[in-house]
Amino acid sequence: MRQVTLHDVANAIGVSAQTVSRVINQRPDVADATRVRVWETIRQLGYKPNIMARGLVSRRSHVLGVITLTLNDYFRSEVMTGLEKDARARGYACHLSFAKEDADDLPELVDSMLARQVDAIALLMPKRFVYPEFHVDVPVVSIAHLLDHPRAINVDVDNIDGAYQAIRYLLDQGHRTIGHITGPMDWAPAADRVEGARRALAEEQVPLTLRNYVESKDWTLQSGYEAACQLLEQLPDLTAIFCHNDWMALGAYRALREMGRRIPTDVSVLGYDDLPICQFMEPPLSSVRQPGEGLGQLMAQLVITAIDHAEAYRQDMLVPAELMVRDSVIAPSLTV
Amino acid sequence: MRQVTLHDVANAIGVSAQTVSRVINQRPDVADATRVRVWETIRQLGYKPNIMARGLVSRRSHVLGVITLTLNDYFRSEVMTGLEKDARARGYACHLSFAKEDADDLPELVDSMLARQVDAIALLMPKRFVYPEFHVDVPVVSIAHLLDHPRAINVDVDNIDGAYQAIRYLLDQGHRTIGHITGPMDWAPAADRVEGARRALAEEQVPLTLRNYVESKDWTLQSGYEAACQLLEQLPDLTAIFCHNDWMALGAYRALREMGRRIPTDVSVLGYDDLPICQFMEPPLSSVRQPGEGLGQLMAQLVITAIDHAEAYRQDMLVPAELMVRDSVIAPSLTV
DNA sequence: CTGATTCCCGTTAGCGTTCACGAATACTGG
DNA sequence: CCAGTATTCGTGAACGCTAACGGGAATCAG
Repeated sequence: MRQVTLHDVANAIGVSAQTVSRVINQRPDVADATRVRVWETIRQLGYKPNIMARGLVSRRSHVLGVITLTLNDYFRSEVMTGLEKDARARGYACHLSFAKEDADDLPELVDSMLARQVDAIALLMPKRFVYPEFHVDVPVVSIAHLLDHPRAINVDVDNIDGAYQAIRYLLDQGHRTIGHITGPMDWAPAADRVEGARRALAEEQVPLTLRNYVESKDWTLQSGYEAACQLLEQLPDLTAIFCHNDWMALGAYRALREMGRRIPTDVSVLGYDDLPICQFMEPPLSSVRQPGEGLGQLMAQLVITAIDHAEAYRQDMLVPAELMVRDSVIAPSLTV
Repeated sequence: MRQVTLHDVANAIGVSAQTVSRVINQRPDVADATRVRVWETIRQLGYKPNIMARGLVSRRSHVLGVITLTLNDYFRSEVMTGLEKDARARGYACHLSFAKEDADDLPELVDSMLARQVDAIALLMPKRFVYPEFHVDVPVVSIAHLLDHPRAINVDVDNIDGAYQAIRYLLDQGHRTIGHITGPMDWAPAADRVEGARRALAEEQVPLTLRNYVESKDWTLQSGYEAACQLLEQLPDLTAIFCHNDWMALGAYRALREMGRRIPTDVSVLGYDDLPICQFMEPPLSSVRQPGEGLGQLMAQLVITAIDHAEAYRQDMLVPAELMVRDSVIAPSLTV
């Protein structure tokens, strides 16, 4: 059961392989009559071009290497979806590899991808990991920053703007005493979100002290709960809490309930990530949505374009976040 | 910046390309002295074998095609992780493609993978989707059943056994009036879990009526909540609820709390999937764990083995689920 | 010392495709 | 009717690698 080759098609209608190749690649210099006959037999014989052979000569594998730490999180999984769909639409397939948790196998992953002749690489790694100096001559797209690589493209969701929108919304509702539950500050998104919040608050000259912040030790529900408890202690008169992700907001919900504070009547809560669970929370959680699929599509688009427009297609891009308003935020009651 | 080839290495030390090839492929018929010199220069020149060229002649791409609907669910994302890691350990890379929601582009996805010369295909699709008759001569591994393909391998977590374990546990704790919140019954896992539960109950001759069951319309928290409300109405004296997934268990928690029933004092709850959130629930939810990574590894192992042991390596396998005991189940109080 | 065996290694060809070149035919214009 | 231009197609060669074969040197047996 050998696979059908170009020559098989060619022989079947007494024409050269080159002609068949031309037909497939939509070259103009083929007579219409021939073109039709070729397509006909291609269909009949069920011919499929051998991508490896094609890649060997064209030096293009039409494969995109994707490296991630995990897909077990909503955002990255959405990014991956957008990335793959857009890449496929452009004729590219995705090689997926998972890095180890400490990401120290990243260099060998990249190496193995290069040996497989990937045309480009997409990195879905948290910024915390120090990237090796890639000695690669393929374009690389990465979420959240990358070093000095001349063909690196950096994209991200605009965390500063996302947090700015969130706080701006709270301010517009009339909140002035706002508690912040931040992610671990060695994560870039956490730092950016703090900065975005600061800018919004500065606009209204709202004073800002350390008492307004609690840094969680990880991004989990539990650490959100603990942070919220601490926050309620150090800033008891707060009217709103901004959480750096939805899991921690869930933890804050729990803490507030335990303290007998009603949401949103007594305290408004705002989350980040817009997980599916938001709409099932009580009350449904308002949250900042990160357009994961859109970001993935952008990554694919940029990096695939960079393949052919070789040198120095360097480009950094931010996509905006979007505030999803539900029922967890209202104007603060005057009695507080 | 042409890539370093076999010939470059060969020329560098005045030996033939074939010899270098032999060294790389660990053939025995090379003098030790030569072998050392070759490795030396390979390292110096940074030579990496070109997988496409190699694949062209060996007719092996060492690529595994993976098709899924989404990775945005805990189980599948775990499976994918195990699959990829095991595949990579065996020298295989993974091509990932997402099918459309109705999966009607599955045939073209498969076609495009075959054109890319994948050596095998792994399907992570829900059983509900009718698979096309694959006319492929590569082995296919699929979660939950596949047609008559002679080289198909079917694997799954043993849902019958998982549910059996769950109910057996409830029975052992003394529960006799158990409510079931099932997934939509056109999903195979839901049907299997019902069957597993039936078997356990039959062992104790516990009578079983339609009143014990509520079928949710989807697998979400909300539908779990609604199902729980209905269940409490039609089976008010229940002492335990078995939910076909953890999200629905979360919904059940909410319903129970609203009804003023304490967990687990008044009603015990048992979930399925063992999501990370289980341990953060109040009380932490006991749940049936599906070994996703293990299943993924098994898939990779089976299907890659099938590549070389060509025809009729047909094999169907179930991996056992595991009950994770936390605090949401206790013996029923005697007063009920 | 001769023939057989073993150990190394090079040569040739081919995997399925595309590129660069050029040749044959048909179509122009004068 | 002929040179000149399109149009259409075929012929090597090459991409980087491995399979198959064969040949020379070294080793061994008799």
